Amino acid sequence: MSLEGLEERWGSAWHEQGTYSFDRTRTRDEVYSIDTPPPTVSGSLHVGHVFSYTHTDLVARFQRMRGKEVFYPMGWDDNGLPTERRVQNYYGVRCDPTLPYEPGYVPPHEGGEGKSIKAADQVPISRRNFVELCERLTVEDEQQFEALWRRLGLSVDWSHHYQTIDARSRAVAQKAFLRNLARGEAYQAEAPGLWDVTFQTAVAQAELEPREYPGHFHRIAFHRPDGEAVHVETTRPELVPAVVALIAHPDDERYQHLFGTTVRSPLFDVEVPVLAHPMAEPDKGAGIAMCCTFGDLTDVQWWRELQLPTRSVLSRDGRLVRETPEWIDSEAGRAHYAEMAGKTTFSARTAVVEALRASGDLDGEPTPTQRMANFFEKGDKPLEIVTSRQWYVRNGGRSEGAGAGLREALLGRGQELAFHPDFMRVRYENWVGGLNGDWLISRQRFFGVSIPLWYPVTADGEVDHEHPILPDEAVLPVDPSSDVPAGYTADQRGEPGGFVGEADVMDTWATSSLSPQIAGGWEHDPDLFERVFPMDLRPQGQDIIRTWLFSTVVRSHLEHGSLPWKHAAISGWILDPDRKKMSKSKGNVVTPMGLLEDHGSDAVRYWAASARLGTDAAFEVGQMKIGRRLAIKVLNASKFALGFGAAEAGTPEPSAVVEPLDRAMLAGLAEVVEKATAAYEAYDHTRALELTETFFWTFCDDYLELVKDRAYGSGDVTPTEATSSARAALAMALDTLLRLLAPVLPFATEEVWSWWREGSVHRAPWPTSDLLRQAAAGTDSAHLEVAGRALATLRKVKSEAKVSMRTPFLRATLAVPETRLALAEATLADLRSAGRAPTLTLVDDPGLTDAPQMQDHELAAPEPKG
RNA sequence: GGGCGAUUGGCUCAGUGGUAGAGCGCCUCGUUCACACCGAGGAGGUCACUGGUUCGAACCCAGUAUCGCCCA
Repeated sequence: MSLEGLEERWGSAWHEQGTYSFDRTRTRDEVYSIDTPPPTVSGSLHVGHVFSYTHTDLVARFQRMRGKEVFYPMGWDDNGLPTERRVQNYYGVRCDPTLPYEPGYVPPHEGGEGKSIKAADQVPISRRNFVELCERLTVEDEQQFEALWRRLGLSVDWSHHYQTIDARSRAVAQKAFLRNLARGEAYQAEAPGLWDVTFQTAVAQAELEPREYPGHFHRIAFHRPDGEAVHVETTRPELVPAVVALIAHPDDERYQHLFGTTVRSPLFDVEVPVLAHPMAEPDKGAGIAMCCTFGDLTDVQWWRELQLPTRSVLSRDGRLVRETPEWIDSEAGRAHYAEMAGKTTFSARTAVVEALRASGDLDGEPTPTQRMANFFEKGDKPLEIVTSRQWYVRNGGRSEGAGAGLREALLGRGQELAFHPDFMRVRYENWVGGLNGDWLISRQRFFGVSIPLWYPVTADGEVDHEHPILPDEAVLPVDPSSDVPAGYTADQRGEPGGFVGEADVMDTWATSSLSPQIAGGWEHDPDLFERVFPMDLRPQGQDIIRTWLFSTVVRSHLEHGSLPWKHAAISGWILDPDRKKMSKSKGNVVTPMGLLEDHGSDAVRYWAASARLGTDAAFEVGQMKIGRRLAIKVLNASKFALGFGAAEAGTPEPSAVVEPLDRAMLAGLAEVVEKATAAYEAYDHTRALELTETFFWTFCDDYLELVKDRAYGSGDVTPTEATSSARAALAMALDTLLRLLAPVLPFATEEVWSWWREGSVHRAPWPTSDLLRQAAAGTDSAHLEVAGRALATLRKVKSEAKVSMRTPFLRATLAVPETRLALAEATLADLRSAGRAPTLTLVDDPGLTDAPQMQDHELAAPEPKG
């Protein structure tokens, strides 16, 4: 028997027969709904996908067999920066929103990947053309993912799928935003925020990544009115023109006499106060810090808490503003600023350091240091902080207005949610507890969901941001850059008395945080929505608890006043053999389709199923080989068992099982069924698999060997009661084992099921222990274990004698522990035939505690080799 | 700096108070009888460390070390 071709055969059979299609006539209590993670289609496929999506499929298949109607849709996350970058490289274009749309546009390249097309060589195209190319490319990416998922055997209903950029998703995201706005949960603010100068976009707290960044400490002199120097150490001397205060720790002895006085900045000669604040770190640098607009997030905190002035010198392109700021009023100061105006921070730093050196305000030479800087997770330059008008959604990070009590409420939702494993809840709690601002959702990108509003332009041509023009929910989705708000005409765009569209799009999380609403048909298909929402399960990786999980909880809490789901199943990382997280940059990524082809889908699923939720797992080909062996064993053992005529007996009749060994085996299986069911219900698929697998190997190695002669019977005469017993027990056991293994090995179990059963094993009911217990009739499952050990002892004798297992014993006396003798005696006939020991006798030995021992034996002469 | 998780045979991992387990790998042997993508047998561990609780600790408690991650 072979596993070859099972994936193709059953994959298409399930597709044609609609095995996994969702019956939407079922009511909420009959449904198990899953908020499947929409993969980022432009990202690469990797084994981590296969790993975690298998975990979800195990749950889906178990619940389906338990009788639930499983709502298991798939989405694609195509919205956002990764797609934009891929389109730029693939087609050799970049977006310039000022250009007009060009119908029938043909991009300069097709299929180019990465380095071949430099940024400077990318052709600028209109936003609409750019978005069209994004859509074209993601279709291709989706096909690759779908092919992988089908090959892996995910029991997804492919008729329910969505893209986070499709019209329905856009409408949902915009509608949810407008509802947030109406309730005061969304607001715009002119505020300092993190800004990526490379991508020219604002970045939210959740997208930050602190990294080490090399720099230099510069020891710089400020001057007291009497001329005394006060030295600070800074890694960002180019921000000296933006200084608003010097700040030291309130308990710092060295600076007590300075608090409340002022100093003047070097070069620019601006007067600033010396203030005390506990965030100043006495043992860092000189212990007194230069607070600027804004060098880092601490500056922002000082600015807010100490009500400092705003003196911004950085513009959004990462250069110093070209006009000399008005707070620099000395002639020399203005001349110094002119030297750095318009330069990048890097060049401006060089200029300032030169000037400081010349003026004597640089004490010593800059010393190298490593500092922690905030980066956009996808960027490679430290983030700057710039002040701009952006939209926010309340998430408990600030407590005023509609944010009052929100943090506590969201922490409460975390308590309400069943995390698997439970300890993952602390990730959520740490994050919610540590938020220090609301959720910034504005992004200055192109391929995203538009923020759905316009602003009036006053008669004198000023944009009035305070009174946005909102669309009616019925017309969503809208694109404010091309659609015209009600009551206006297209030619009023940008004109006095007219309107302008909001140019920004929403953060991708602002859409994907609504995946339960999008997949469930919120407000679009209310009949479906009430059957699936709130959902049962959110499966996802531990790395996006702070982003995806949290933001989904926020949106559901605000819109529905409930959790979006009852359970969150958190998968761990895949580690390479050196215990490092697998990543593309390390070159240790294996293509998942190749894995499935090399080892078979059941084998790869087995590997994934062997890892518990929340636990990092090693990428281990060995584990896949074990899975493959198990799948093949299922085929072969089934063929063997069915070959005795087990299938011809029709529905197995529990009363036909009369032999102690058969009853004992079924008693053991009943226990496995009960424990495995409980394990699956507790989201512990690993335990369920381990129990089932262990039993299955005992079934093959011991039970099948012990029972095979009896099951064969004596040819064509009517089977004896003992033979019927064996056949009935085999049929019951096989039927049960196939169903227990079906979630992990969907292909091999379905293949065997098709040999002798109607329909799909994946729609068969999950086994219960009732009939098994009835057949076991209270028999002790230890009969099988005792007989197995006795058989092992007979095998050991042959193994040590280096003879074939088929070599008969001329005589044999086996000593078994006294307490086990009765159990063993009951299976003596089976032992005699399996051990080829027709005259085997059993004696008790009070000295033995565990393993039986051969007391006396004689083996037949080995057959001559020929 | 705070927190979470991990530490068990060469490897990957089970095992939440009662005489250390599995699979892989290794060694020995066998096999046209369901399975060579095989079967049988065997060797191999003072459960990271130090204390404590207990009749009894891999397991509970306190602390230490190392690794990974989250937050600051």
